[in-house]
Amino acid sequence: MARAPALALSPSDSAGAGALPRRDKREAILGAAIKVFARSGYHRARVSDIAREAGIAYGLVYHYFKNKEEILETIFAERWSTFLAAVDGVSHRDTPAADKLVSVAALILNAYRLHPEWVKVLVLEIQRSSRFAEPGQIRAVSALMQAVARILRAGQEAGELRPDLDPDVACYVFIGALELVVTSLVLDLIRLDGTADDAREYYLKVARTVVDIFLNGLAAGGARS
Amino acid sequence: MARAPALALSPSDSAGAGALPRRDKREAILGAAIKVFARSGYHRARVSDIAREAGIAYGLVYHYFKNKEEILETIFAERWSTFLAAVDGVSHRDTPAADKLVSVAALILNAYRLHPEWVKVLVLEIQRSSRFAEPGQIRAVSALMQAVARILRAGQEAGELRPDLDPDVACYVFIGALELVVTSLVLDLIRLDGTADDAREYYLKVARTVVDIFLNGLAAGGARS
Amino acid sequence: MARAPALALSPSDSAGAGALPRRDKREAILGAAIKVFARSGYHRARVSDIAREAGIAYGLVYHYFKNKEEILETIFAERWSTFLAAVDGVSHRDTPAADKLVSVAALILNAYRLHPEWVKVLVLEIQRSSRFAEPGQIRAVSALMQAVARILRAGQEAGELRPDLDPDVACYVFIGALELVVTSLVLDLIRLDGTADDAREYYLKVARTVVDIFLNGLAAGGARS
Amino acid sequence: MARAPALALSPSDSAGAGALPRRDKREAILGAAIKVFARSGYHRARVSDIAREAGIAYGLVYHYFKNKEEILETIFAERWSTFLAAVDGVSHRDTPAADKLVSVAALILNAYRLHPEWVKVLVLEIQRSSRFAEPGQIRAVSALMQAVARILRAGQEAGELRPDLDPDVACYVFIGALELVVTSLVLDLIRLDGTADDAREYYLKVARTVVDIFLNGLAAGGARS
DNA sequence: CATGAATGAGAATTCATTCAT
DNA sequence: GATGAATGAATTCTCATTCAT
Repeated sequence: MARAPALALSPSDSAGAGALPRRDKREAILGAAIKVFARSGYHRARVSDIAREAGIAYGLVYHYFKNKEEILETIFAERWSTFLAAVDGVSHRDTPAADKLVSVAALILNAYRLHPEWVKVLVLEIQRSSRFAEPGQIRAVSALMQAVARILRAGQEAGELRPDLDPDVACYVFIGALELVVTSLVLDLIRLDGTADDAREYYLKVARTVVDIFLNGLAAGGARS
Repeated sequence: MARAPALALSPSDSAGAGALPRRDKREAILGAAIKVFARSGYHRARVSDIAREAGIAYGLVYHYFKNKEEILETIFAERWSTFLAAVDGVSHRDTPAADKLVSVAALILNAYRLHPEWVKVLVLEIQRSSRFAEPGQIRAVSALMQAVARILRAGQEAGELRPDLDPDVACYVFIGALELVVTSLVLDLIRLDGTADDAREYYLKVARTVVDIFLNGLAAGGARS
Repeated sequence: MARAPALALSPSDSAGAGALPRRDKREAILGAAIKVFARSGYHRARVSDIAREAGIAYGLVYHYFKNKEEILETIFAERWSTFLAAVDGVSHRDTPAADKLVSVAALILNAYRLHPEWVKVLVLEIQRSSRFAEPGQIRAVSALMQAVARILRAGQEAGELRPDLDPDVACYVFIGALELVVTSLVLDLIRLDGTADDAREYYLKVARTVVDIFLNGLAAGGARS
Repeated sequence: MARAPALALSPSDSAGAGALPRRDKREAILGAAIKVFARSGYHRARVSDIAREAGIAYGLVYHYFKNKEEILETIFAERWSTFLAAVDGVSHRDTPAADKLVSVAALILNAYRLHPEWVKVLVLEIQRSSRFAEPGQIRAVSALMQAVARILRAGQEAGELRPDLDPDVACYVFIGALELVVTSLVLDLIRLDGTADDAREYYLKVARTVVDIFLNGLAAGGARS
């Protein structure tokens, strides 16, 4: 269900030792940037910090990226599209809407579990980058919404979901709920009791809770799943 | 259905013409800062921008505020506490949980309708600022969560809400859903059909939709409110 | 004849001691820039050099000028227009063409005698600044040419000068001759014998020589002035 | 009337296609450098621009030249000496001074007609570069002046030219006049009437005009050649 | 209180030059 | 000879903050 591998940053997630084989140097910079952005925030992060983190020279960053902002944009473009592809894949499955929603929730939560720094940058920095207001970014975020909306619509058509609620609004409710949960995790606001000693189990549980609320509501008499 | 008055920024929301009566100049700075922060983001905003927007001299800002950051903190502290008081008031009412939740949702959405710039700063800058990780900020945000959690707990105790879901998680779902909806409004991602020509009506409808999903869920057979 | 005062840079030609009264600070920067540009050339000159030479803080330069290039442009615009006005004045006099040409030559040579650094910057830096190719600059240089051409045309109409030569070409010959002489002085290529112990006398003699050649030619049987 | 051949840049004036036969790669770099220097100016020109223009790899430039400056110096040294040899040849002819001067003027103007980029670099970059102040450069430029002065002196001795004017000053007048005409052509300030549809004719006419003024002067009653 | 000139640390960016392959 | 990745010193420009008036 959790398709996390699709998000794996593969090797060179951070500065590797020894000479890196060409193209990996670029990845090293991106990985280092994610780390530094996650640690200090985009604006406070210095290009020199990124270079040091990547174990390369100052100016080399500018061989691979036009400027600091392009690094952020690249992180967004490359990682987000990977993530989006995973969500999209889920949305096209032929399973009950409930299952698909749990998958999406797990995808989001697992992304955080496995790559918390990436999610932190995505959540805290990219969204409010000046570029976020740009068509490209908006479209990228919209794509996620539409994937979820597609799931909801299919569920409505299958008679699994209430037909009276606009999927284009409801998807925001679903993603918004997950997002704040993730943000809270990012910011350490939620630190649930350690009953779930296995992290994977724990995040899955959270995913199910969110979906449960989303599907069945909080009103008494609910919980009909 | 407590509303905007609680959030009223009083006069001098922006640069006023003519001499301002003492203390109002401080408000002018805050109002200008909100505008500028909303427009450019905290880091990109220059103190001189704020001064120009407020129609005052460069250095005067430093008579009223220690530094740029204190302006943001003040915005947060003063406006947020006002807002929080309103939510707190709702949470202590003696009405059904559903009503209280609608009120909170309306409070949030109306805050956006009436003071979009303030909400934008709150959503995009303050909440995600690095300072969010500071005890004070965390406590402040937690206070909102706790107010909502209190509503949920009361609803559970009154038998109105399912008792099997942790209010401390569910509150994130509720606020998160609202937050992304507001963010989408901020970023113009949602632009609902103009059937509701009255903005107040429109936002109330959105508030009800969110609460509806939150209470009754999306699963078919729901909508029992 | 020599109208040099029109080119006087007035006080604050260089860094003055003590606090400068507002507007003079700007002049101090321009004066310092001329010195530094003359000494090191535009590209080699650092903004910090200019600031130090002007006796002010680094960043203050950017209060008065957008960037380094604007300093050069300002030097050109302000000083050149002053110079141009002087030449223009000469061109409108009601005297024989020969006298006017001597005046112009003296104007150019005296500008160098009195403000060698300014002339050096004009000659060595501005002319090949990227902006030189811009309409404004071209027009500015053209204005000088036209002023000289006007003198020549008037001389032709008065029967003082040969009518068969295009003034619009001849003016380049006249100015070009003077320019290389000045350049040679700038670069110390010409270091005439010290027979003329008075510099003013000396430059006047050079001016007369150039005009003599220009009017009477080098061919034997000439020198009919 | 010695002309362009003396200045011919031989083959490989620019980037050639395919592999260049050894030594020609050096020429390719020089040719490319001339183009780039003419386009952007020495300081703004990047070594990478030159390499790209020459169609070779970045670092290869450093196999052929110690550094960027050496490229400029080489351009100057090689091309200028070629040019100087041509002028020198003219100066040693046994013809009337007037003819020799026309030849020199034609040499200069034709150099521009056939190799405008080279002349542009010479006029705008080298001659006014700080290196111009170096002994080597000064001697090189002086050599041109001396060649012209030699022509003038010979003319005086032959009774063709006025004996009362110092050849060492007059030569600056002659070259200066030509230089500004060329500069004006470089900068498109002069765009003579298209009556002379043949460029060669046109430039020859300009050369004759300059020499005419130089020899016979502008004063009425002149034009006795 | 007001003003805005002055300061200077800080960060981004450029690009000539080197060097391993 | 080629290549172009790697280096890092040098410089410009920004802008929060201070301070004299």
